[in-house]
Amino acid sequence: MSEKQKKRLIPAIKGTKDILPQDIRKWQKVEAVTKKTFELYGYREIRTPIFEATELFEKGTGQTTDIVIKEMYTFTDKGGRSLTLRPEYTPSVVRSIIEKRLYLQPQPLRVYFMGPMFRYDKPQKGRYRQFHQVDIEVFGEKDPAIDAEIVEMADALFKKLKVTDTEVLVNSVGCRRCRPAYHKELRRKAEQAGERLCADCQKKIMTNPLRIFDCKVKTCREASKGFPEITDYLCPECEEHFSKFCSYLDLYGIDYRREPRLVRGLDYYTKTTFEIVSSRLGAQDAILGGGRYDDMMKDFGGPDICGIGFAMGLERFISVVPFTEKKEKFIYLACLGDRAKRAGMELARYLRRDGVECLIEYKERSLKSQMSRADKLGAAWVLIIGEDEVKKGLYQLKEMATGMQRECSREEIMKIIQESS
RNA sequence: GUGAGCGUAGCUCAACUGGUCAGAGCAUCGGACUGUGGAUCCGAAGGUUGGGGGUUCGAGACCCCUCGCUCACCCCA
Repeated sequence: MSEKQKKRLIPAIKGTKDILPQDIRKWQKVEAVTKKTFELYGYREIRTPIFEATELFEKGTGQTTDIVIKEMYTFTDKGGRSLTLRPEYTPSVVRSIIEKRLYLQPQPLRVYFMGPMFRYDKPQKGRYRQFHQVDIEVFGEKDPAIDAEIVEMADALFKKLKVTDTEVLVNSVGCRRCRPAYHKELRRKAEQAGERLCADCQKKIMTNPLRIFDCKVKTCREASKGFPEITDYLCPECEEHFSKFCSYLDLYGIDYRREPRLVRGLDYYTKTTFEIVSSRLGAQDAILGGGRYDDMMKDFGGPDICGIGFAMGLERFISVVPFTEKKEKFIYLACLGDRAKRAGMELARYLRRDGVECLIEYKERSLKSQMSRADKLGAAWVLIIGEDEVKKGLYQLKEMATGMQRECSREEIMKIIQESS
């Protein structure tokens, strides 16, 4: 290896982000409030492995989805198994519930999760290759009241964190009984549109015609205006489910907009789908998205238990949460000379044992330099420890904000600091 | 995967059409002030101008390739 190669630093992987100490408080706060909120609704945390058998996502997320077709981090391990870093969470949870027989517990079963997801996408604003999601899932509750409850819970979370400029979009994508007729009609109309649809949409006619509505090409938008909407084709059961869902949202006083063209790009959704979008993000404006997936459990070879859930993009959410950091109060021990340093080390141990945050200066520095450092670091107090102080067992405690200074024993220091916080 | 814009010190930016152009401010560290912070002044450190090739007497600037960043498309959280 040449000198040049040795020196070249190894950069972070494209599409990944370091969350630095200066940003971590915000993350921790959002995570804490989110967990607390979910727990209020009876959710409990579940953690599953970061990778799974590739097949799990192929089957769960769906063979026709972009996630499976082109965005998965798939690799072969030394045992020849095809593994994939999870691109989304729902299939993992469903797998775990079936495998561990969690469905034998009283239903509905409510679980939540937080952690990194991986998608090989081209990074842009609000989209990364490793990103974080908060995810909730409910199993075994057919009542549309639960659909409304989870939207209300998301709404409550947004309000708690003072997130504004958002909009709730809702739709129903029907079920296996009513969707085929709709798809057939939609395909027929799409085929009639012919050349007015772009090449991509031509393909979607066969694979997943619902997604033609997502297309942003102008001619496609024009053409799709005349296409039938799913909500006109719902079977009585789906129709009732959707109207009850909406009436419950009304009950909660949640503003929402029916968006018949809202299509989740995942194959497994049935009946209810929804999104919360923010006008303060860029093109990737969906903070949260989810829906019902009544067939997944059964399709995975488990019992016929319905499911519903949503995923929230933490990076996107955090970017619209207002936040002012509250500074922690701590004491900086300025030591002058070796004996003082030793005394300071003992004092720091004494203070920390009772929960006082301390920083101690180990390097020989002038008092001036140490004061300056304490100020820059944001210390609330500086404790000056020199030869005289060590002899007397009394130290100079200076409050940085006021500049007031007094002589204190270590017990007095402890008392002053604990009383101030 | 496609397209556009951009890559000069940790950060924000200079350097006319290629010719002392490798600089400034902030931040860092030190000193003036060797037991007292925030101000001021002085100083130090920090860059093979993202990387590689080419054109040229000469390239940070021009050309090609590559990597990265940003934004948009696609898609999604």
